[in-house]
Amino acid sequence: MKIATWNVNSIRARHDSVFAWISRAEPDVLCMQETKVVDDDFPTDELLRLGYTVAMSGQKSYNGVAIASRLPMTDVAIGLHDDAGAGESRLIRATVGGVRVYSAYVPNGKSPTNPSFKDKLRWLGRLKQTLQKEATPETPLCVCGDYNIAPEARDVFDPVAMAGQLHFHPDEHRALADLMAFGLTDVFRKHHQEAGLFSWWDYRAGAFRRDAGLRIDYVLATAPLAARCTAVEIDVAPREAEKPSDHAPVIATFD
DNA sequence: ATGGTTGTAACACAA
Repeated sequence: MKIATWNVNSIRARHDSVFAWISRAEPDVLCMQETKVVDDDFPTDELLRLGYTVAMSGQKSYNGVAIASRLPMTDVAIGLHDDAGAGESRLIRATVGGVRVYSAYVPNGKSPTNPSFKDKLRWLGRLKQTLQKEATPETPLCVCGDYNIAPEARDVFDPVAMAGQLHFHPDEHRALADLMAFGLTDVFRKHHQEAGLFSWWDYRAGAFRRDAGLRIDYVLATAPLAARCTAVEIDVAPREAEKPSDHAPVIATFD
């Protein structure tokens, strides 16, 4: 089973790229973030025609997450456990082929000194609580998404310049480690050890051309699922295309 | 270079 995650940065602006990529990459499951449309504007029918079922949680203009799956999805749930249906659209999950799949869009945080930075840290703690309420470390489960955090020095283009900056701040690393202490591992690092493998490049200042990127999109899996992971790849091709998302898709393959 | 670019939206904000 191939499970992919991609921050598409507007499903409307990225419509053609996303459908071209799905047809080429043929993921069994695609978790999307930053769809930026209300549910009525999501291309549900078009995905159905390609053989995917769809679950989405959208909102106007910002955020928005979705899961498209070639296998039936059951037990779709939306939002953090304490959202009460009122939060931003940043989390959706469903069970697919016996695997609990999360599509998560972690708050950006704006800057370490901005109040929303602490919201980002708290959001990760609430995500852990949501996991604890519906799963155990023995549940075959993966949390796919845009974490807006580069975990380690090898995940950033310039660890010295990035030290203490947004996406690479000690507080973010602590919050991520605490989430992973639920019993999650970054399956990308089971298969790749080298530095300089990125999933996001800022639109500004020619970051992609300079390969000034970060690895902030990943798949965290519980042990029973991680043991079945045979490959993880970042597909840079869509980032090289015309009118790209600033993120590249990440594809994890499981036996 | 406390800049730069993109998407949504509306004359700014989020990323």
